[in-house]
Amino acid sequence: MGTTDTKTRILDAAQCLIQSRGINGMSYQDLSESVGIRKASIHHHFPSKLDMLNALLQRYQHEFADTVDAIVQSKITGKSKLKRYCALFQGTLATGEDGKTCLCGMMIAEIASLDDSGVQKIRQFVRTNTQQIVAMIESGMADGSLATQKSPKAVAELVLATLEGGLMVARSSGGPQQFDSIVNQLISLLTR
Amino acid sequence: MGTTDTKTRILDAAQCLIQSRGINGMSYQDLSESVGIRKASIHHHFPSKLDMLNALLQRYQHEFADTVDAIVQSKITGKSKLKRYCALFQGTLATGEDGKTCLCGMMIAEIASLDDSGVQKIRQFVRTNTQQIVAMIESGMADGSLATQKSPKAVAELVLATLEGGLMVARSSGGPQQFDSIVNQLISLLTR
DNA sequence: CGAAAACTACCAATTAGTAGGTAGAAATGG
DNA sequence: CCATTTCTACCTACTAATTGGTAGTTTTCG
Repeated sequence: MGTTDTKTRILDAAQCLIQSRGINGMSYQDLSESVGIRKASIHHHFPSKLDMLNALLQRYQHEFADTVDAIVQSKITGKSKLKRYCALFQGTLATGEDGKTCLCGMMIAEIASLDDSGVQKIRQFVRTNTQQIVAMIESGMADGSLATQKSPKAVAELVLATLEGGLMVARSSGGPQQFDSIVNQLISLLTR
Repeated sequence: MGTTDTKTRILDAAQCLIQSRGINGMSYQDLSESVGIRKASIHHHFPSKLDMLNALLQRYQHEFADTVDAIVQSKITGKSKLKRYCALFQGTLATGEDGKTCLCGMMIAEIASLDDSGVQKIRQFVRTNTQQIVAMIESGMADGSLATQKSPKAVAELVLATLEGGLMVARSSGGPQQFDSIVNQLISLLTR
């Protein structure tokens, strides 16, 4: 039927709640109410909260990496790739009533609440994204759409930091509009 | 002399705990153990947790603004001011065993756990910092140490976002070294 | 049937917060 | 000057609610 897999619905609800309230701001009780099944049933699918967080991180990480890979592989200028990449983050902020953050950005803030396996997944996310941004920058350097930089890796780290931080700052004050302004400024600095 | 005010010691402990674990990762019990007085005594100084968070935000905001003002007023190039400003954030990350974040950055992540008064203080922090960065940039444009930009405000927002995000990203993976690299790249982009 | 998925009904631990008491310093007032 | 009161800072001991998690039972469905 129209019913999505319960496990998926739980992860969806968890992701939404965490993106706006944080790991420790979301409880199994919240999930229960949000999904519409009892708390114990959530435990049936994800025995412990750490299990759930890890499953969530895994899903997010893979989905995100695939989406970005499609951008990296596409036949457009490096600058356009970078713009589309930034648009992914813009989408996150725009979605939902209150401003939401990158799941991984939020989890980094509360990284002390994760287990080793979770921390590793966060590191993997950062590593993968950095490499993918490097690929976009190199592509842009090759086609002339981005200004040549000595260290693409340092630029990539800067881009990721700016996007993660931009989500945070924008959600506290200026909203999507401010985030757009930050992104435009970033792209502009990398263009000349 | 040797004894610091208890209220101050509580705020110090709270700030340290929040910077590494987050608002919801710190309890009055944690504070009790950290400060060395009973939990009820913490309530004597700060009746509710929200009271404490607001007091903490107020203190942090004023201290930080004063420190930055001293930098803005100093007789050095705009670029040097910006470097010193970034160094404030670098100091935060280096302090403490585990990587700590900007108090406000952490609180933005968990902004849903604050009351209206707290949210306003966060907004004030962002606004003040942005204005102060604008002042540094304009100073740098005037003395030629920074490249002229159309919109100093947009650049300032980018700088703040990069620093806040840089703290997050660096604490998950590369540590102070990675943060330094990001800062250098940022300054470099604003120089040419 | 039989397994997966849901349920009811718990539990122990922790949470923020309260009630009420004590020791000592500071203010008050005859 | 001394006795009383008041205030501050802390304490022990509690509460009500919520937390993550478990045990065992029923429902659903291929």
